[in-house]
Amino acid sequence: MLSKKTKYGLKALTYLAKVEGREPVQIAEIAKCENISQKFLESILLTLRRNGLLGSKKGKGGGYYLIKDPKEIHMTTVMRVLEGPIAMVPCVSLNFYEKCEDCPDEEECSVHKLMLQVRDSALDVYRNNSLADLL
Amino acid sequence: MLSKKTKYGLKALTYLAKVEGREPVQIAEIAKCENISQKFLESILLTLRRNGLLGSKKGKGGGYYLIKDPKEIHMTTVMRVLEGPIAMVPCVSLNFYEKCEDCPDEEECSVHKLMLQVRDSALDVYRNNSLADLL
DNA sequence: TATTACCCTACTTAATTGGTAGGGATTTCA
DNA sequence: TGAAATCCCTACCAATTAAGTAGGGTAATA
Repeated sequence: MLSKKTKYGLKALTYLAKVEGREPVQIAEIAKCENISQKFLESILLTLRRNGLLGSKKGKGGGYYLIKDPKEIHMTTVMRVLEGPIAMVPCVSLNFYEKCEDCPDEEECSVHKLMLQVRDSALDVYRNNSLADLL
Repeated sequence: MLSKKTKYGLKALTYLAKVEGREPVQIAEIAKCENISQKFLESILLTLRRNGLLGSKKGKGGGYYLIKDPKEIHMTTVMRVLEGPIAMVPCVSLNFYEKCEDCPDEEECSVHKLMLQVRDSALDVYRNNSLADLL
C-alpha cells in the first residue's frame, strides 16, 4: 500500500506545480484544497524540503515553492524520499541493498527472480514520469 | 515491502514445484529446507489450500502438494491470495476498488495517474510469470 | 488403536502509520 | 519596533498490522 505520506506529498507537489508563478504557497492553502490534515502535511513538506525538492520562506507571505522545473522532478526521487525503497525486498534494491538472512543463494531464489522484474518495471514507470507528466 | 507471508508462501510453492512427483510433502520438511518458522508456515499453507492453490492429505504420510501444473499457477493469483491487492491504492485496484475519500476527481488526480501505470506494469510482470517460470 | 500430520483459535510483541499538541524561531509589514 | 504570520521542531498517542507462539483438536493411516 502507498502511504498517506507519499500520497499527500505527491498531491502537494502537484498543487505547487499547477500554480503559475513561483510565489510561496502556504501550508494552510494546500492542506485545505487537497483535504489534508495541516499538521501532517507540514511534516511532509518539511521532509521534501530537507531532501532538496522544495524551498521555503518564513514569515508573512512565506510558504513553500518548487525549486526546480516540474520536468526535472522525477518520480524515482519523489518515491524514494517519501516512500523509501522502490524494491519490495531489500535483496533487489539498488539504493538500499541488503542480503536475505534466510536465503542461501540469491541467484536461485524464486522470490528474488520475481521481485527483480517487479522492481524493474516500477522503475521504468517512475523514470518515465516527471512531475510535469502528472499534470 | 513484501510481507514474509508472501515470501515464505512463494518459497514453499517453489519447493513443491521442484519436487518431482506429486507426493505430499510435510510442513516440517519445507520449513526446515527453506528456513521458515514451522508454525507460521503452517498458517500460510493453509490459506494457500483454502484458496485452491494446494491440496493436503492428513495422517501418516500426509502433507501438502500442488494440485495444478506449475505452468498453470500464475503470479497474479499467488500475489492476490498472499499479499492482497496488486494496486498500491484502492482507487486503481481491479479486484478491490474503492473510491478515495479526499479526492474529488479521480481523472484529475496525479496519484491516480501514476499508480495506474505502476499497477499495469506490475500486472504485466505477474501475468507473464507462472510458478514454472521461477524455477 | 496409536501415531502422524494437518487443522484451528487465541494470544503476544514490536513496529509502523497517521496523526495531535504545543511551543519555538524567523521574517515581514504596519 | 513590535505584532502577526508562517515555517520549524520535538514529543506524544491510538489504531493497526506483521510475524510469530502456544496449545490443543481432528482425521487418516499403518
